[in-house]
Amino acid sequence: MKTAVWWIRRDLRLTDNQALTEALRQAGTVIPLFILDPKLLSSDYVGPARLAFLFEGLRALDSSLRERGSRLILREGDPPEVLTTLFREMQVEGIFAEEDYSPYARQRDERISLILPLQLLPGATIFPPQMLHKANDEPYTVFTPFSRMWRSLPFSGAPLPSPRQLPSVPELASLEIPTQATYSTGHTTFKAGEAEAQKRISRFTERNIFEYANMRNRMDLEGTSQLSPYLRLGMLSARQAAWTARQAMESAETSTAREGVDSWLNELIWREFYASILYHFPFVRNMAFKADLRQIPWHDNPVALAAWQNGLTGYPVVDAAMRQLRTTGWMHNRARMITASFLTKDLLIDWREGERFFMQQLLDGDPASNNGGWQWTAGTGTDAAPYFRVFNPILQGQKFDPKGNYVRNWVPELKKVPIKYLHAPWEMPLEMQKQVDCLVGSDYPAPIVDHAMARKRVLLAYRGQSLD
DNA sequence: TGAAATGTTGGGGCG
DNA sequence: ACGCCCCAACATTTC
Repeated sequence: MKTAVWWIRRDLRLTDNQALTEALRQAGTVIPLFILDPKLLSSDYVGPARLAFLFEGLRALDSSLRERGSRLILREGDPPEVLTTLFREMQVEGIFAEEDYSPYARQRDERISLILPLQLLPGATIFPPQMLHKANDEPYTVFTPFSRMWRSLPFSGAPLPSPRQLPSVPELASLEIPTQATYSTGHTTFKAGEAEAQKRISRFTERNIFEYANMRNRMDLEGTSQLSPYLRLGMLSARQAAWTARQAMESAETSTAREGVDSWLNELIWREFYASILYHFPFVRNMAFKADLRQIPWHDNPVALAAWQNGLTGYPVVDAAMRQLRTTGWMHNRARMITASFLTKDLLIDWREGERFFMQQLLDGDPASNNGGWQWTAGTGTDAAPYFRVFNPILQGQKFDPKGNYVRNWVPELKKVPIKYLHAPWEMPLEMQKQVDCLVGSDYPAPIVDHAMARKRVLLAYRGQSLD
């Protein structure tokens, strides 16, 4: 094959890229192409933060390509049309791309396969979702057996190295990579690109991975890898992540260390589990997986929804988390569960509202994982938390932000509130509220809902009853 | 990857 | 010394 296209979608990396490798193996000239798809860019499930992260990632990728003698071609339009045009412009014989398992991508790729030679390669997950099924050929719907099967499969091996040289790209029109007002505010900055991803995974596996089992739930510490944005756009391959975990496992000396590595690997498996769920049950995008939980009487409450989105619910942990999300494009996993529980169970607002908002805000917003997480918390999902599992935002704060550093960092109004009252500031005596410059109701909101009442209300609602 | 309600146990205070 | 009560601490059940 003389000329091929490496169609980049969510694999913005040169390291361990099976699509790129295959293109290089089969063709002498490889054109790295990214298509700005207006349908995706203007989707209700995309926001400026992730777009900025994508554009920054494309810039990083372009400069890596240029260092190796290649360059990125950027075009805009409906992918089949863009590709057809390119095929008219020059003699292209094949398209190589990493398979994307989301419903929109599958439909798009099927259409293209009918008219153009598109070859899809694995990489978005370690094991393609078609590969993992029960003995009776049905897909798994429970995590534990899925993970057992996943772990029993032979691992495909070490990540592929990044190519040192790439063939030059012929004269072709290309758009400028858009610039976009970014999400960054100087707090946590997620620098886009695979170099940063590599840096982060090395740093994480030096130490924190071995303490991950204990640290991962602490919102006030940097105990997690914070690699999700990089996995989302493929600036890091899932295979390299799992491979690194495996290497770390070999060097782990204590059982605590091994547990740490293992629980991190488990999170990667959750990611693959939800990819598989969305692949086999695409209807979960629109409705509850569990048929008996499709009739919950959700409240239409724009005021409460806005308070939740803006971090003004009066529950410090919830507000800290939502502000972290809006400021950095990322939220701690424990905080995701707490805020999701609060929206669905305390406010009785449809999980789909939260799902959409998270997709708009998160750098790592992924249709499969995000949907899986929301349905898990709402109790409507495949292997979900039972409906009666309602998080108490005060207790969660006390357990997972015991010193209050997380709350104080994101909710400065509460800076001077002593830890005893930090997670329930409305219980402060008025004298103290004055002393610490935090009048509940003016400096910081009073709780928009009473948790004890809300808990009773949601239990009844899920059982098809009503409080009144 | 919950939390509240309810049940059980056992030490200590007290008459 | 003994029984009774209280209640913290822990365990179990329930949602």
